Amino acid sequence: MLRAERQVGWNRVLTLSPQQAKGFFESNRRHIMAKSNELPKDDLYKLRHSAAHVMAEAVLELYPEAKVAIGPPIQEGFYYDFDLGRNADGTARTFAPDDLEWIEGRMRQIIGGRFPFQYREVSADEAKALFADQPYKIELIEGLERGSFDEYGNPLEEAPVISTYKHDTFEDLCRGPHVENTGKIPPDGFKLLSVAGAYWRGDENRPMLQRIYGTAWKNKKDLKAYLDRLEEAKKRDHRKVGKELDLYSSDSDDVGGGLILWHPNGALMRHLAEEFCKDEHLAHGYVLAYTPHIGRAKLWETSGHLGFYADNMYSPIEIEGQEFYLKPMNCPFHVNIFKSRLRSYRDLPVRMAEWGTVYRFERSGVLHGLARVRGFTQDDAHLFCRPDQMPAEIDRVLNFCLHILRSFGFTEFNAYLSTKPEKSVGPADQWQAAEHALEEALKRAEIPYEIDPGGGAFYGPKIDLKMLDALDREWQLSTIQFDFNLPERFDLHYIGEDGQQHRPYMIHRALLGSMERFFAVLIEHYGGNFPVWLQPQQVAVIPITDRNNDYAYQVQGKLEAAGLRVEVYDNSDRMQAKVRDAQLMKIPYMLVLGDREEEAGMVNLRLRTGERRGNMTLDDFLAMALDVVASKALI
RNA sequence: GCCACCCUAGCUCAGUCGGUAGAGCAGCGCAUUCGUAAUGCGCCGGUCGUCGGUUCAAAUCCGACGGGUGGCUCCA
Repeated sequence: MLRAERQVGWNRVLTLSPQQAKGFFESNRRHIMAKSNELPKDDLYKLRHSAAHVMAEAVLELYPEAKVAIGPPIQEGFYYDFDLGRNADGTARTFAPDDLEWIEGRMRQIIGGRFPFQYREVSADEAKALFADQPYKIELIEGLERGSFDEYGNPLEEAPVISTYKHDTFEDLCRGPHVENTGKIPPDGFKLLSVAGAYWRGDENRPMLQRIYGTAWKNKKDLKAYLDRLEEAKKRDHRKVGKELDLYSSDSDDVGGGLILWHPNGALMRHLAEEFCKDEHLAHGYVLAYTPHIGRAKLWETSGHLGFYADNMYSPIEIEGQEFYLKPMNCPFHVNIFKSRLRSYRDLPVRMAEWGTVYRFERSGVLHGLARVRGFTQDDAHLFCRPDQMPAEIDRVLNFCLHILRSFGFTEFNAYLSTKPEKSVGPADQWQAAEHALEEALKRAEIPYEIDPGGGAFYGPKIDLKMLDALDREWQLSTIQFDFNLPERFDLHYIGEDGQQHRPYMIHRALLGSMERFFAVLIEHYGGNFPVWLQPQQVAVIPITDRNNDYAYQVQGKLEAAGLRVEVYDNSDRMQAKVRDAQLMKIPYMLVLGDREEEAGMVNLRLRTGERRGNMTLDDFLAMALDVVASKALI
């Protein structure tokens, strides 16, 4: 279903509609789920689906003229969409703030009625008569009738049976399954969470419906566990932690939405991360490039961006009568460098990397902290290689990617292999070779992956790696994308052994994706308790009284000389308060220094985990800390 | 962008029925020198997002605008 939607999308890509070309190198775009993760039709599924029906009944009592749309179970609950009709002034009616409470109460009454869910099959005509005053249902039935869609409007292989489920006064077009009766829904195991606008069939050109989200579990305990988990996730939210640890800010009023200010703490972390990555790139056969933030319109015409990516680009800047555009991607510049001289087959592969800052238009409603922004820096690189080098190059880049991710502690992610869409550019045999190389590389790296058939970009197949944030939302970080398009458009070539011109393969890749999004995921992954090597401040030296300050400075000097980042808490606060300050800033190591330590020439180590390691010599501490830093360990 | 909700001091928040602004933290000052998550006292700090309207009177009611949060994708 998703697949089919995407194919429709990609068909439009090939007509070069800008709207539909958004998948193009979308390392900063939150990706549509490519997983075919059909929810198992287990007890929870039935429970949630049934709760949705019960909710619809309650809503129809509150708003008898409401039209019902669809109400499926989802991963942790359910929702139902309603069209509540119009207000007197013609505006769309929406739920009132206390409606949810009333609906929830009414649902409990319905549950208490233990009404059986009754299944029946009907003909299309019967169904239409039954739902005569429900236009959305009629649309669904017509889809079913045509045999190509199910009750949610998704394409189907075969014409399905049209069925309904009825409980109490509410009968819904539905395939089921459901619990036997409403009494099976635990009255204290569900909760209505929020209302939201949602377009009918997800299409913004169609009416906006009112959606109520709810969550439902087998019992009160599971519900509470879920709600607690939501609370915990909020504490890890990178926007909250980013503020608490003074890592970054954005100021939509004065600076602009989706534009990030990296504060010194965050900037230091980013510097450390980039420094490490750049060194690794240089050690792994990459060359670096720096390219400008703007380029002439001509460049973006040649690259095709003005043709199919214009919707994500900002308005042109006019300079002496010529139009320049802020770059949404780095590739045309790198291609230009590749073209700047004649390349021999001996020069390949060329691996050109740049921490390139790009700007893309994102609709205001989708901006999200660091994870979805309008200006961001990709750890971008373009690989130019000979066809015979391609499989090894893919292997190499995938392994390098895993190495980088693991260096930051990421070992779990969802991998996707997206293959040739119906329409595409580039020769079929090259596609096949590229897909084969990508898949073999995944297999050799022993990464579990899912194939998204036809999910590739029109210009080439790709591997995407996606991480989860605190709320288990997927964010794409790494991407490795073939490009059969740009070498053609820019007429790239190298001189082969035979003295003839040959077209190189080109691969886009970003490993962390963008520094901004990577930090969003990094912050949530660690909840702010970063590995010591990345920690802006690694050691808090806490003298117990002013008498111990000089000793504290000595300790600081020695640790700093060894390369650790150390601060002495030499204010007049009590030691407890200093510990608390360091604790709140999630400083990994606290060295408490009182008269006892000073006399013995020791340090007393407390970890941010709360663990107290007691007295040790400064040398022992230093050796331990340096080892943790070098190994990129957590603490 | 669209729907809902929200916007009060640097931060987190309170503010009843419309009667003219509060707390904690942070900051600053003074005192305190303390053994593993908050020492005490004092001071400073607000055009209640902006603009307009209703009213004798607006943080509070209404409207527009700006900004934020969640949702609009999790469907099988």
